[in-house]
Amino acid sequence: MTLDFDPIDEAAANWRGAGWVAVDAMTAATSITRAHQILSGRIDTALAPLGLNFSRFEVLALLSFTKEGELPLGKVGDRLQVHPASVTNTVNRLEADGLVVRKTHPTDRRTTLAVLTAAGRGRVEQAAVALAEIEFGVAGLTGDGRRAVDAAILELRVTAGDFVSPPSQRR
Amino acid sequence: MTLDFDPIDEAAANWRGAGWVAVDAMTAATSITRAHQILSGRIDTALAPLGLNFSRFEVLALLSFTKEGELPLGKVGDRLQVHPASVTNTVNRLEADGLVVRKTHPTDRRTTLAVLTAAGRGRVEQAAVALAEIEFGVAGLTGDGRRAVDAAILELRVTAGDFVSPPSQRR
DNA sequence: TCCAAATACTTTGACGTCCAAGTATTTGTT
DNA sequence: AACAAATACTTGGACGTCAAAGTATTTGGA
Repeated sequence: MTLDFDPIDEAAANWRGAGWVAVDAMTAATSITRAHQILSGRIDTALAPLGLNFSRFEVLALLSFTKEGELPLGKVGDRLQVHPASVTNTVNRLEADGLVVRKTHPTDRRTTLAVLTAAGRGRVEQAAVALAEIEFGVAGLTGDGRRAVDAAILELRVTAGDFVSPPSQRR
Repeated sequence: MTLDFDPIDEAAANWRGAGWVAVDAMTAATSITRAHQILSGRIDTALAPLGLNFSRFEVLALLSFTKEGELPLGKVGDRLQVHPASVTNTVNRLEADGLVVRKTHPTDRRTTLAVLTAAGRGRVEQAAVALAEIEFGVAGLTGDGRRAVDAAILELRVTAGDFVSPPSQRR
């Protein structure tokens, strides 16, 4: 399973050999893809004992930061930047597990609120601890590396139109 | 859809406010997750007119770099670091589209070779051009940013056991 | 030689994501 | 007041991924 060479390096050499262009872009894209694969695996493994995955955890965490522990499903999707159908699916699962409850918005009946239950609040605390223990899967990245990744990807997110105004300074 | 604040910055502030630790790890993990989402979307959009997605493209590209245009499915999985079942699935699709053909290994009948067809070779060239045009989705990342991402993620991949010996120097 | 273990791939099933279409409700105009 | 358009969420379908179990074949001893 473990190779004795860097597969991305190898790929870059092959691409150059074939005369293909944009090799540096290719390696960056491949690196990010592989990084996501690694993180996703580590994080899901850490959360599995709690019956969560990263998506479900993100929803719980987001709710836990609100005053009332509740948020319209649409807002959840906006903040987490996932498709409405995914929010529906994730909340279905959380609701089935008793970590969240759906409630109709008091003044806009189109809107559904996801409300954190007591069980959900407890679970998200446990999960936060579990994730901190594995450093969110980025063990292996130094502080410099993490900052470099954040800064570089910030450029990418801005060009993708994630948000408009310049972000506040990160220390 | 576009927010007027950086959702990752916002999340970091919330996490600190809740007294949760490993906030820098969380932001790095979230950045990588979001970056993957952006790249994946851009790349799949660029490849869709060619009937490909990134996985299928990667298989074709890998085959095109070999002398004979063929490789055992297991090797494909090792190089691209994907699950055997995913290789089966991807090759099924490529075969259905006539871009690849399965052939039994001449000396080991357990092994199946994926063989690039002439159509497959043509298609992968088109795809390489299409991807170069959109810079593999990393438009927005400067050269420095790309190098920073590569270098940082290299650390991560090493700790994940992707490969053992130190990689050759990237210039 | 024989046979258990390893290897290579496929199949099945559980999830997850997105898109497109459908339903319900509210908004904005005329 | 009436109604088209916008908004909010859900549903159904197409794909993709991984894990675990199943089938076929080869390997490596005893």
